[in-house]
Amino acid sequence: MPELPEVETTLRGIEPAIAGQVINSIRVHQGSLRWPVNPNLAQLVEGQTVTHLSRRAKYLLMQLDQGSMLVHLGMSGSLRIVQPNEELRKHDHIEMQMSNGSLLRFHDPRRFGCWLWSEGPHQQLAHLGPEPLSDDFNGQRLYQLSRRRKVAVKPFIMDNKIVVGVGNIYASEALFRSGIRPDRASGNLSLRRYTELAGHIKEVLAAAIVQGGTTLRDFVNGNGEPGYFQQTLAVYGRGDEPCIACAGRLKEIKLGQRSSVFCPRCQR
DNA sequence: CTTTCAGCCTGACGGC
DNA sequence: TGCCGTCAGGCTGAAA
Repeated sequence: MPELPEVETTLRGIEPAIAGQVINSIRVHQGSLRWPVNPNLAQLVEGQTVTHLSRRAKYLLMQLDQGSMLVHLGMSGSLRIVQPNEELRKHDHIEMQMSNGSLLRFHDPRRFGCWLWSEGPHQQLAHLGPEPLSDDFNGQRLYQLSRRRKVAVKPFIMDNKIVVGVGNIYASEALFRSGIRPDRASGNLSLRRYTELAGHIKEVLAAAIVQGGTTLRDFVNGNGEPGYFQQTLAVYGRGDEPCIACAGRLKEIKLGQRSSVFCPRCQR
């Protein structure tokens, strides 16, 4: 499942083949994604140059001469540069042929992703909180925005208005590293603890981005899902297993419809 | 305003 | 072996 580090890795991976190139053609095989793909996408963007690629939250933004395309990988999406003769796989929904011969394919079995075109700003980006790795995101912000709120701390840090790009995996891991129970009321945590938490969120995301290169290589080699996190995850997906710190049994609960694993002894 | 929750979708997995 | 039910998960928009 693509989290922010995978999106960042994807961006770095496809950028050399895409940036500065003219879009020769776009073919949409399945336009029924999270939001319908614009039926006129091809005629709207063909002939335009991709001037710049960037990331905002878990969105990938391709800047063109007259607008931009916003891509989200959802739960199961991927973007990769393929050989021109490579066979179309099931769930390859969109392909984009560039003037340098590069072929980009968007693959997404669950179709939670999107590929949107807009001449102006994208609605999806309008009300997003700061990037987790920027200085605008810190313990101070978490502390101030949480006062008098009773939502649990885990859904709080996964709220895109508070900070973007913190998915279930990294929220769980950062809370473990910070020794904070995921079901603690966000409004009761001290500035000191939020400073700790913000630091750990940055830490786990930055570490995953560094390892993202491994993810991409594995992916290109056709090995499927990345292996890096299974070795580094302390709590995510480990309900009922022993805590790596105290050997106590990890507990799994639901918070905001998402499974949340934590150590009742290490996290308070 | 805050909070909760259904729904989108397919593949993986467990039980029988 | 295969069928069926359940689950996973980001994000939005509606309901409470």
